Amino acid sequence: MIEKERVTISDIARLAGVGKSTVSRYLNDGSVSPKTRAKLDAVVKEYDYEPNRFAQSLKKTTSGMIGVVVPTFASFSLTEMMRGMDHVNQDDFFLTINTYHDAKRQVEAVKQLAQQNVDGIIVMTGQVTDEMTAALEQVSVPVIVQGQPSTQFETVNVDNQHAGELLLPLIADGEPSDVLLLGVDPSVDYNVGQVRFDAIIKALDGKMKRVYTSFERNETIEVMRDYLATHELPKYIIAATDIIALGALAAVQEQGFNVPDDVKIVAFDNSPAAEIVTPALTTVGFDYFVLGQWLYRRLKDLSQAEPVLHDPMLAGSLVRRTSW
Amino acid sequence: MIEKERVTISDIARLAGVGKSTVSRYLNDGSVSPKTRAKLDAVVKEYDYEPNRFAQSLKKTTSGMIGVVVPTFASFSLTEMMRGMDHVNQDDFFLTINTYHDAKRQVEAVKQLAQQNVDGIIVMTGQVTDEMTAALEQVSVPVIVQGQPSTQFETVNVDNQHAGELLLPLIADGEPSDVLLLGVDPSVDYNVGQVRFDAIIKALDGKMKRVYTSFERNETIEVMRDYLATHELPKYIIAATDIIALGALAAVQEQGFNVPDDVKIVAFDNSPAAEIVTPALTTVGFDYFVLGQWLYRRLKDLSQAEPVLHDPMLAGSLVRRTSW
DNA sequence: TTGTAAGCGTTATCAC
DNA sequence: GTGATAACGCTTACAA
Repeated sequence: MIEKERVTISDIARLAGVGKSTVSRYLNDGSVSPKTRAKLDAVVKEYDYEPNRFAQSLKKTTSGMIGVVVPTFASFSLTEMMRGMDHVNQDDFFLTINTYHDAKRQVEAVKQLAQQNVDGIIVMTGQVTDEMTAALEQVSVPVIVQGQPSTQFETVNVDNQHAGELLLPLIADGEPSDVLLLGVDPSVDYNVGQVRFDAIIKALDGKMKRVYTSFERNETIEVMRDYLATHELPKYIIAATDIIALGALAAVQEQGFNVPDDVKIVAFDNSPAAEIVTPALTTVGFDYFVLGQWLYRRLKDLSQAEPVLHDPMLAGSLVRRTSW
Repeated sequence: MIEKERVTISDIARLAGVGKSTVSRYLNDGSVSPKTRAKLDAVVKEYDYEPNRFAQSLKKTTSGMIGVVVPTFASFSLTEMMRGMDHVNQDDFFLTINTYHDAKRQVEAVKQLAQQNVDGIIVMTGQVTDEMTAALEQVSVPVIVQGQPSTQFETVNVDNQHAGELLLPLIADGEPSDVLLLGVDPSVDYNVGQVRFDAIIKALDGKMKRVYTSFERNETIEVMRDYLATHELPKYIIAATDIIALGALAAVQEQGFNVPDDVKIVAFDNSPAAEIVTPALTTVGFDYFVLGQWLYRRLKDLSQAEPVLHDPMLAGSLVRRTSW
């Protein structure tokens, strides 16, 4: 860590024997004579000049930073979306805030990002509370919400409705009462807790069983233990996420049941975990890498151009393995 | 998204009928009379004033941002460390750059962060290349390296040497030739690829088998397939990470072998994946959440105070499950 | 093409 | 305790 005092645009100007604005032009538009350009090339290289971002941003009122609010880092869909965003990123920095699934921290995050003068905000969330809506309305830069439908804000989502329809053939022969829907409270995550099941609920005329748990595997194990202690083993378990399915799997296996012979399990997400358990999970996969690319591109679009017609939805597909 | 033109410190001053510097003092030190304070309280609240960070940073030459260079987001240790950092974070923002295990991007990331005027940089890496060293030397803010030993830079690490010693009792009775070390090339990650095995190699006098793979489960499956096609099944497999162990597990199971009866497997990290596979993995766990806290605290220390004596190391512990 | 000068929104100095 | 005034490093009219 070497102390090197910063060389400024004035220094460069003086050293090159030109004016500040010439240096500025040299760095930006580029309307300079070949002669001065050459001189500046040399000086800038020699002194390893880097413009001060704060000064630049103070003038330009744009920061080159995009705020990202995420509910957790420990999630396949999240890391894939971020990878997608990185993949198409031009030269923005991502200022990411992890809210740990906390609605209050989520609101705080938006306010903090706004104060940091980010050029746009991407919010990944299961829940857009009223406070959140209020906070997002205050923001003066483009905002995209991922994870929930919204009429107020731009959204980019996977098509959860369609994903649920993909499972219809699987339960075509079964009795509604054979089916257990294992998900989260819709008020916590409407897309995951409700929309993924909509088609199934409609097909079964609401006559299936339904249990709520959290996104955690361990908690789901508890929930399923309790359920199995007081109910018959269902023939089919449809879990809202792979992780939830993992909990159900562990719970039924510890009771000595066989999957898929005694009970079949299907889930959503197609995360790596689905492949490593025994039996491997049949699950509806989404290309979150592509979704991440959409997110970034959409945000950049909003920063510049005309409003777009409607919010894009990414279709998933059923990946058949051995759990169903 | 409502357009609200920013209200500046001058606006507040004018509206409150005081000078700019009084407002500034009000916002910072606080040496103002009760009367003006009350007036400013009101005005600031009414107009919802927020200071412009760019202007502040331009003056103060500090940004409130900490740069974090990570090799991937899709890793338990990484997400836990970030959680630890968040947990003790005072009010810094993390500007995180994912390098996707690419040494070149890693160097780029450091340079970019330096240009962003971050107040410090935390580098998580398996590999400190010469270019990386050069880049880090250019940086004028505190730097901490996590993941590799270093004599030049401050480090905060788990104690990989000690972690390897923890496995010595497991192989005390075995023949050296029964043991397969399954890891990564030390030049790719010295700590994970070499130091974790040091104690074992010494104890076995270098007479065990050793195979290199990558950090990927799928690639490890391939590597192990090839290995098993040309070698006898080892009695013991010691994998450098849980994910690598997962690959080995899948490869031996697809050959019909039983774990732990035919071959025992142990690994390092104690990630959630270790719990969900069958059989569950015996593995050396580290408290990466605590390590993350250390990282942040250490960086803040370096920003202010005296140099510290030596770089801290966090001990791991053996978590026994059924794979060994 | 070039340079001068006036800001951008803060903080810091220093008389009052 | 207060308020001009001068920076901080850059961009951008505007004149030359």
